[in-house]
Amino acid sequence: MPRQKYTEIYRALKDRIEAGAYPVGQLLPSENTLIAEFDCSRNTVRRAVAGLVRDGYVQTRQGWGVCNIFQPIEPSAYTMGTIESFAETSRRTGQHSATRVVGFSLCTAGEELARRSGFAVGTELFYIQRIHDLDGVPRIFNHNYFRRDCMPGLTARIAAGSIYRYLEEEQGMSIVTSKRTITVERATEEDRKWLELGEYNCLAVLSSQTYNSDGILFEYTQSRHYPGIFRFQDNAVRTPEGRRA
Amino acid sequence: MPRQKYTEIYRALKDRIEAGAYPVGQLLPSENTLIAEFDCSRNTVRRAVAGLVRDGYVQTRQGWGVCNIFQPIEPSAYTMGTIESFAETSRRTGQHSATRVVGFSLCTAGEELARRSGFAVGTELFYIQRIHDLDGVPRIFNHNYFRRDCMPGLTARIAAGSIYRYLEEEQGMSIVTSKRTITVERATEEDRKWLELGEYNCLAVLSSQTYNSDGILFEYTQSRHYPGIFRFQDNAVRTPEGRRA
DNA sequence: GCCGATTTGTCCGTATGTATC
DNA sequence: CGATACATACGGACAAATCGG
Repeated sequence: MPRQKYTEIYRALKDRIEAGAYPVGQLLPSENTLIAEFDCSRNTVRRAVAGLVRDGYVQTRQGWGVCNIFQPIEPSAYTMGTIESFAETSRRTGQHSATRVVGFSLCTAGEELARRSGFAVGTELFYIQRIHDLDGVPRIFNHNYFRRDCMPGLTARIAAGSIYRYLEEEQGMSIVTSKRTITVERATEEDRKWLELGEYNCLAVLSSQTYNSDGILFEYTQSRHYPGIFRFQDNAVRTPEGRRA
Repeated sequence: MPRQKYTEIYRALKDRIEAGAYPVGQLLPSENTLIAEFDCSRNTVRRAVAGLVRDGYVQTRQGWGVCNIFQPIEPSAYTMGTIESFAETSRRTGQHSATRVVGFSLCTAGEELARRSGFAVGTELFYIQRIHDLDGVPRIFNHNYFRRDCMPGLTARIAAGSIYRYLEEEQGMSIVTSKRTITVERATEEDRKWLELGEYNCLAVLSSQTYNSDGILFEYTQSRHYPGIFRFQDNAVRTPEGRRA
């Protein structure tokens, strides 16, 4: 429950935008107006607005103002674009979800896994395979690799629930950064064994490397999704640095 | 050629990180050290570092420092994650690229297109279909819809080149925000007609809505990619606001 | 075309809070 | 406990872009 001022202003403005308080294409109140309303400094208002720009709610232009570009989007089966666990996502979308552990073992990173995952060769890892069911149908085939020395007391029982909740609440580990790559791959025999792919012969594959707050890579995951439910949303902004926000 | 101080510091630090000046997992110089080195204020250093966090180069932790988490990635056939034109991308990856216009017409947004694209029903649009070849092989099937009133004098000849270059250099229009969605779809008859899909029966589909600096939606694009060359990279960070950076 | 008011962009300096070691 | 580190917030100054008269 953050109580920073800039977060409060961010949420207040976001709520207003989503509620339709500002017509699309119209300007929001100027910085000076917001400063007066929220009784804060200019930097604080600017920080809140920067968050709205990053998330695709508004656009700013020097000498002009802050413009609303929010358009409600159709609800999607499986939206991403944030670090969100499977359970959190399914709860948000209102679908019934379940997780089954179908593989739980220890392994050591070899050449090929090291290149893909970023772990050093020889790193001891938990290798967990899980199936996620959405409304009773197997939809995601998950391959998790966790550094063994970061996961004291991990068991298959824990893996059947939310590993992230276990890490954050019980281990006090905070997850910070997650580098992700999306590709599309041909379905393997193993994919067909666990997932109901229907006529599709490929899957949406989301690979991610996750770093904990000590800055060490502690997880590599490959999530293989049934294409029909996969949807990834993103927002790109031009910045002086030349990368997106 | 931006000459802002924070951009210079951002680039200097990024270059050092990519050159391996700081071992992975190690701390960068503290803010105070950087303030002394670059002879600037604290805010300016922090702004530069915030950019590095956003782009997945470093992580920060209160009371500890700024930690390098950069690991060089294998070069990919087609990397994304930034607003980059097809021509820019292929130049960066060193592949020979070509663009062919296979459809150029005017149309009016109907119900279905309006829902997908975000244009109001009845908006007059240019509808352009283009094929992108990579090293001589047709790989991307592009459907562009542009608001007619934003594109004075657009012709098929211009469309054969870079439409973005035309807009930015000749029309003085600056593109700011682009909302994107990635899905995987079954290949249609039309896809098979234009692309060499081989054994794949689906495509990676990147749909995007682009806003100009006036805050009006002026483009909707659907890019249908041969799966083998599609790759989308992303970086997610936990922020107090609860969304990614 | 110029001028001035408004608005956002950049940069500086300072103070205080909080986490880490 | 103190020193160091990053996080938040305040305030002010000037530049650059926009728009109306």
